[in-house]
Amino acid sequence: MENSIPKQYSPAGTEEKWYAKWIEAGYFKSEPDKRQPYSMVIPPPNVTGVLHMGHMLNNTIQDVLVRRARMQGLNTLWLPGTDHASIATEAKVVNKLQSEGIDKKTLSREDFLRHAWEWKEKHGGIILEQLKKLGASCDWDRTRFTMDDVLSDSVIRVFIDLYEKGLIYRGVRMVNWDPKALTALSDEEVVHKELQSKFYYIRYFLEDSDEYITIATTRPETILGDTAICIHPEDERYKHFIGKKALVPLINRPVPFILDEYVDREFGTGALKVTPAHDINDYNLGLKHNLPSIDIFNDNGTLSKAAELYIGEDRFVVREKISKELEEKGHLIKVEEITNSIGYSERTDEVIEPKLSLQWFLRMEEMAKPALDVVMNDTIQFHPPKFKNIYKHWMENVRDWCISRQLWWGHRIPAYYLPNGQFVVAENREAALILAREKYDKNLKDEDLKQDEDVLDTWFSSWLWPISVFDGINKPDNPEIRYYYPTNDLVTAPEILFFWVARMIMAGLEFRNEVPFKNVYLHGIVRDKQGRKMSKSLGNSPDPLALMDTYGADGVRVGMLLCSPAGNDLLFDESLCQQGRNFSNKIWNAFRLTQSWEVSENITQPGEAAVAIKWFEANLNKAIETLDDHFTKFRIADSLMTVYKLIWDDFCSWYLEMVKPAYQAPIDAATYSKTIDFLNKLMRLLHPFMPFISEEIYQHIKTGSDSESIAIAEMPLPEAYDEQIGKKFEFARKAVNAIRNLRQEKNIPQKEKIEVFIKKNNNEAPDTTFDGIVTRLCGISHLGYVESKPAGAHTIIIEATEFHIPLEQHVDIEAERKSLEAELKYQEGFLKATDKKLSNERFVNSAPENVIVRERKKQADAKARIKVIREQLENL
RNA sequence: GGGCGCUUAGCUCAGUUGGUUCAGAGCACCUGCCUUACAAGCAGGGGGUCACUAGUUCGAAUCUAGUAGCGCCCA
Repeated sequence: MENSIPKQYSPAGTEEKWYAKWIEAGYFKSEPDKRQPYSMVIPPPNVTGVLHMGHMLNNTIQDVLVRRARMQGLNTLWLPGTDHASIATEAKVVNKLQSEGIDKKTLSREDFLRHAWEWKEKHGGIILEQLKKLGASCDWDRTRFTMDDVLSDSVIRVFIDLYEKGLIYRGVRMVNWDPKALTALSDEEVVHKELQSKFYYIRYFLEDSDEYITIATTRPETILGDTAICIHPEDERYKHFIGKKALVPLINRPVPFILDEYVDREFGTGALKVTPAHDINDYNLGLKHNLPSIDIFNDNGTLSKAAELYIGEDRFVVREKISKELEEKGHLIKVEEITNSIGYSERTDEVIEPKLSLQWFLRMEEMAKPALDVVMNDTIQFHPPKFKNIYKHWMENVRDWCISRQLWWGHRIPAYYLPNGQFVVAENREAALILAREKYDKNLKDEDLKQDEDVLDTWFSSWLWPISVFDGINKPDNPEIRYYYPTNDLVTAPEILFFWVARMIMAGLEFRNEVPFKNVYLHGIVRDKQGRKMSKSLGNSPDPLALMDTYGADGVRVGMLLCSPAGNDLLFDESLCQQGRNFSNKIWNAFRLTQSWEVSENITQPGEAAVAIKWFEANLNKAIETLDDHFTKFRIADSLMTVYKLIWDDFCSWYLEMVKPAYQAPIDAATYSKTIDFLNKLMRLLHPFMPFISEEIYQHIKTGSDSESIAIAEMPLPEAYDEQIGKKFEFARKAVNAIRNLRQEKNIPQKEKIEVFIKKNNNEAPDTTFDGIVTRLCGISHLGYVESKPAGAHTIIIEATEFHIPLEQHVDIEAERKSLEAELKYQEGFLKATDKKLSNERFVNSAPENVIVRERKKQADAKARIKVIREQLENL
């Protein structure tokens, strides 16, 4: 081999080189123009985040979609960015300060935010740099951050708008309180875990009596906040307590008995202690029965003055202490083991404390309805559609969204309080003052106003993402939002279907009167081989950057895509990346082969090459059709597999073997140019999946009429093709396989040529289209047609055609007979089944015509074949 | 406890409207090959009662009901 192309493909240098070129040439940039747009916004990763396998999957899929759209000639924009992630970022900054000996509490809000911004500028957005390694074709000039001015203004404007529409309100509600982060969390930020807990049976004496009632609880410390005992109205056991009062142990607070069907008589003792301040169900009971609510916890999870005992001690310490004290004082009857579900903070892993607090809420009901409709009527399509059900269930049971967070990092709530507690909502201090003067008191001064200390939930900015990145809130008529909105596709995980997707739909309808995207592709969670979620603590997540170093970005992309059927979790296995790398190498070597050929203008094209070209052309076009179909259905893994097989099996294993010239012989120019043309098309089909290697090869083989880069080359469209040739090839392929099989069975070396005599039966005329190719691929010295079997030949039967191959080895008549008899038996069974079907009147009457025709054909084929086998047996 | 979904080859999964010799793909596995593009490879091969039971139908992996196991969401 004279060429210097290395035997193994090395992605490292190639990938960096092409990515830099693409950026330099600006292929990923987009500006509105006359073309049809294709736009997509990235699900903004957390600004503090680093690339993990979930991002790899998510962004690979997006890049596939976007690159394909770009090659289809659409004006493509994939807009990248990050979100500010209030809780996570604030926690990181607090920890960092702590490690420097700085306590957040000693800092002013302004000082803290300065640190936070500093941190963000220094460490934020690493993940975007990492995405470049993956090949992500984002328009980086348009990178957005949820706390950019434009996006922040949008958030404030939207808050004011919704407040003025009466959709945002401030209220006391039971929220999920994170005592470590000292903030409220939304329901979605709470993770429930099934745990073994203790179930304490506690004796409550009745007021002025020796009688008592036993109540079971998992949280004995909360008895200090009890304000009632609830029993079932029909529970005979406790009827005589009605109207009396029980005494809360240790503090002897008298509490009434209330009657409610809410109580499960079978559970525990059938009597329930009611702590309205610390349990959502108790809270509802409290509202219904007008009970006082005693909040016994401080914000940090220690007991408050209201608890009367153990003031200032942590809730879990108190649990131990109080159970001991209850036991000592004769109140504890027994302790059982129980499995119950406990809520933990997603961010801090702290046990959530249900807590009454004053928060801001967004009313959901009105917005949920239209957002549900557009999904149910397929204005927005979910892929796979099974998520419609889940979405519906959620949207029909939606609860108001708690949008305030007791943090500093984020968008500060634009509410300004007057000294008397009244407040106004306005975009800034000046506007607030004007408003407050108008509304309440002409004499108010600036220093009388105090802005709300809290910030908004991060999702309250990301729900605007597809709009605010185009400044569509502040300037609803600007050309960008008009051009790019609604976006086309959204690629995300079902985990955030409600957090984010549903709310973006609501925001889109509310603020633009139009859905934010047309398709939502939901991919699974990346798990390890054993099905466990990948996590830092398990250490079961491979480092994506190391993976790309080992297998190439192309290899890893293939690895991710191969195991990613839509909507299912994927069990990631590094061997899939290896498969991807091997595929790169296969492609590389096919390319290498073509480059090793000497091209001659002076030889004519062999007949086999012409047939091979015609066949591959048909196959290629058929595959393009299949590919297009997979894409319209968002079957990304299937579409990749289609290209994979087209290249590896059809192009490499068959086509190249068909046209390959003999060793050191030149190839004719016509075949060569057609082969390069095929390779060019294959690379273009491959490019969305494997952008780097396809570009590398494309650059070597492109001709004058091709684009300067494959990234902007045209995606091949299906062309008309010969449908018959595929069928003819199928027969030839069977023959080649059978002959190769025979060679292997009989141990005939490759170099030894064989003769093949074909006998057609059933009045079929020979079709010689592929004879030359079969001759070539099977090492045949002579291939001819005969009327009768030559003596001492081995026989292969394909459909109703006999292939006779004379060999020096003796034909093992017994073995031959056995295999023929087995085949005969199978065919007869098969024939019997078709006979039975066709003689069944009900089948003939009710089955569609094409099925019956097919059945008749099967019957005829089986008959012909049986005849041939019988003759063979007689000859033996 | 309520709702949704899943169960097809050793593994991960396709299988669209019930109908091709319908039981498939990739990987893994087995056999033989360092054949001049590629051992990160080539040529072959084995492997499944489509979870189970009953039903609908001329015909069921596919539709219906029940059972078992698993998963997810909600409470």
